[in-house]
Amino acid sequence: MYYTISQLAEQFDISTRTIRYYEERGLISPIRTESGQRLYTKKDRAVLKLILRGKRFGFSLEEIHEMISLFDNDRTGRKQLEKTIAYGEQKLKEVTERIEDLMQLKQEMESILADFRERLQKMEGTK
Amino acid sequence: MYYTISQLAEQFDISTRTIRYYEERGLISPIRTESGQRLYTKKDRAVLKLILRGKRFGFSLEEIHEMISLFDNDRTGRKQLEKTIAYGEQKLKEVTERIEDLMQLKQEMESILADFRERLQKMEGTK
DNA sequence: ATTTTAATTTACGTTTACGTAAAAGTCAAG
DNA sequence: CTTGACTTTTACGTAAACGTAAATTAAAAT
Repeated sequence: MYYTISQLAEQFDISTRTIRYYEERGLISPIRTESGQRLYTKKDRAVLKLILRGKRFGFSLEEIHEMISLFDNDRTGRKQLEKTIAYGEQKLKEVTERIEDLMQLKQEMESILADFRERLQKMEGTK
Repeated sequence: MYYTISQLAEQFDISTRTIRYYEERGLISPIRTESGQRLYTKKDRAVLKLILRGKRFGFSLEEIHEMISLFDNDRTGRKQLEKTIAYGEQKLKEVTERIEDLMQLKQEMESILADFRERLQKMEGTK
């Protein structure tokens, strides 16, 4: 039902310190046993996964924090909901731009590689 | 013909310190005037652009350094060329994975946004 | 020619994202 | 019940990527 901190650490191959640090920064909020030990739910696990993915994209923990609040805050008021949608659209745009940017990089890398392979071909011919 | 450091800094909206730091780390190598001032060519500018793009993708300066050496090192020997190609293929794979990862994130964000928009619709109905 | 603006090196400071160690309490196994 | 593995908080340490300030020199503008 619940995960301990070291179980999660092992699953994601990160340190317990890292997980506690994310908590310090307000990114994750496990419940506690009466004795004070942290217990993580499936949802907490999902949040952690989100954090790590965000990191791979080069987002700062601060940015990730904002993005997470998109998910779990119950945006009840209409105004709040509108603001959330606007923010989400903005982030979506950023992600889309990043994808395009990355695809361009991929193209460039492919053409450079093609060039190198060609050169190698010619060398094989001579030697 | 040449750019000064502050021209580049302005063009890319970064500090001159940042550019000098990249030089410290061996990522960029401008020529100098007799008095010691840095002069940047178009190629230097292109490298700087590459660096900044790499950063947006969350690559460290160290990784970017390696990737840059792909471009400007004249890999003359066959062995060298093979190594370079292998490294390039590896990096290309990483980039491809990142793109896929990002596209998945995009999908998730879109579905969350769709959900929010739906909620908003229902609220407009009642109020 | 002299201000003003820009550049250089040197060097210490700062933030982010953790690592690491210590001291103390807790849980699980034998 | 004790040993050992795990967890907690507190706190200092660290690497990366710059920021910032000082002292000096050079270039551009008036």
